[in-house]
Amino acid sequence: MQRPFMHPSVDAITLEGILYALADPVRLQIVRRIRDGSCAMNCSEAAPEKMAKSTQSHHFQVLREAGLIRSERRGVEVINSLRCDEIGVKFPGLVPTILTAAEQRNGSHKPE
Amino acid sequence: MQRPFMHPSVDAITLEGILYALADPVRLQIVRRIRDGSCAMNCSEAAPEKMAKSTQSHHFQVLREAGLIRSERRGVEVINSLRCDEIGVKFPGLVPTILTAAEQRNGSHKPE
DNA sequence: TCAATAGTTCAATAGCATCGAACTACAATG
DNA sequence: CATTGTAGTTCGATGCTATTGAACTATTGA
Repeated sequence: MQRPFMHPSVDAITLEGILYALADPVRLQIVRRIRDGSCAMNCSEAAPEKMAKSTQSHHFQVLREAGLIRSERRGVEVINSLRCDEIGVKFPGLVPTILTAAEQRNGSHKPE
Repeated sequence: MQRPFMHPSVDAITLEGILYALADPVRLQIVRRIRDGSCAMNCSEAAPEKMAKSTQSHHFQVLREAGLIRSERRGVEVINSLRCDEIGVKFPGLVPTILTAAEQRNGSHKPE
């Protein structure tokens, strides 16, 4: 059916939703990758490789519905960008603090 | 069997564990209550009333294993206190930022 | 010792996550 | 315009986790 993407308004974004979305290691990694990328990123780029596409799609849906990312169709692909600024209005420092903490964990995620 | 409580060392505390634990509204509320209480708090005090005791027990176990709370038997009850300071060493500002954001959400306690 | 209180453990069920398969939508080429 | 390829979505099934009531342990007080 390919319905258009639903993005919550800033008002509709909840702390529970954000924490729930970022509590999953895969989704946290996706957000980190989008943040680290120089520009908006398509789904396959941002998600782990070995994962089923349907699972990817599900994770992006959760991130979208939590208000963490904005997804837009750009031709054949979907590009995703963070909504950090918008979230920052409602929850100051929340996402940056979490992402900074994520860096602490693995030392900035150096591949080897 | 009533085995002794297991608390992870600060090193063993992970961001995923913290986010996972706090992603649940019930557990977030428990942590907020303990934080807001003047002193350490027993389980029944900190948890929602209508909840089954087994579920309470489970939630406290998750919080404990995430490293968010410290539980100690004090007579017939178990008192719980936050490990904010210890967590702050590894993840500076993380828990305070989340709890502050939780206040934003409902205006601390205004229903409408 | 008996009853009450505070939590824990266990087994069963209910709800969510993951996956493969089939599908849609767009782009590029013949 | 049909064909092929690419990027995601949707769906149905299965497998893991959350919640619960019931039975249990441990401590306190009468």
